[in-house]
Amino acid sequence: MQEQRIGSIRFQIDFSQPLYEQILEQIRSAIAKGEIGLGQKIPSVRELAHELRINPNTVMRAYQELERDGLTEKRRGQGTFVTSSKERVETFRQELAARYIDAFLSQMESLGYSWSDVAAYVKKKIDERSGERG
Amino acid sequence: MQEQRIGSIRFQIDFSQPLYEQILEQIRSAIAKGEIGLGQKIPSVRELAHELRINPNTVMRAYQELERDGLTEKRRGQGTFVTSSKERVETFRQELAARYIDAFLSQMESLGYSWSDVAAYVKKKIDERSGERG
DNA sequence: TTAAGTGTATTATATCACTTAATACACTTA
DNA sequence: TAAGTGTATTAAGTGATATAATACACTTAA
Repeated sequence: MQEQRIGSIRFQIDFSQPLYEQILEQIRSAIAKGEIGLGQKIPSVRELAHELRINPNTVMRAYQELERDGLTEKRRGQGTFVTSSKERVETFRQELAARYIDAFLSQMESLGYSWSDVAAYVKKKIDERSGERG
Repeated sequence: MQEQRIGSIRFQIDFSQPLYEQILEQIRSAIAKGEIGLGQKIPSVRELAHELRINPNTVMRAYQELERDGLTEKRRGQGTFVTSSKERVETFRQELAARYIDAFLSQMESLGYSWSDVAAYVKKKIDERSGERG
């Protein structure tokens, strides 16, 4: 499927992963990047389900996970909003980043790469990407 | 489940991932690290299934993937052996490492980390791990 | 008061990936 | 010939994912 904007959030849905995980990750990303401001409203369960043409229960599952992570708060009858706590977002961002790095280093370790090799390789790849976009 | 050795390969199986993927990754790791030498025999489908107490079909699936990656070769009636091509193993190792790094950088990008932040963060984490084991 | 829009819960159904099970066949080696 | 290889087939069960159809409690604005 192609990219789609609902509110200020970009969605790119395919079949490589569970739908609820993709929704979760993409909203989470928008919050972490500040593309949705603190305290701002995100689409309602029904609206997002309608726009993405998927079942409301599937959206619900993603929204429950966001709330469990402390990234959103619900207000009955009003909707779902990004947390107002800048600290909470920043903490979550760092925790997730730490998990990503640990998993990555474990993968490289499983291939027998030394730490100096990993450091050099990452630096090289980052330089390649820097050429593309700042 | 706890660690288990079959032949020269360490297996650590749990329920967090499909069984065939875990077998695939762990044999692949042993090959990449050189813990199983080039041309060396790996356990037969039936033997490994028996030792791990899982179905032979599940082991088969992992073995077919190893062969598709060019890491192993089968000899009818004899068994399955690690490829004799050092170059093939090294190429695969680099390709997989590249995939790991690209996926990792995409994850960090989705959290809004700048490349300089990523480089610094990885270096810090590597230093922490270096303290543990060279 | 009413209607529309919120999040939430429930029950049922369908599909698919994964795994097991039981066999059978072709080949190699001792 | 017997035992050990990889391989293929058919059948069945389980769990995660997703859909469908409702219903309820709450909030807001008309």
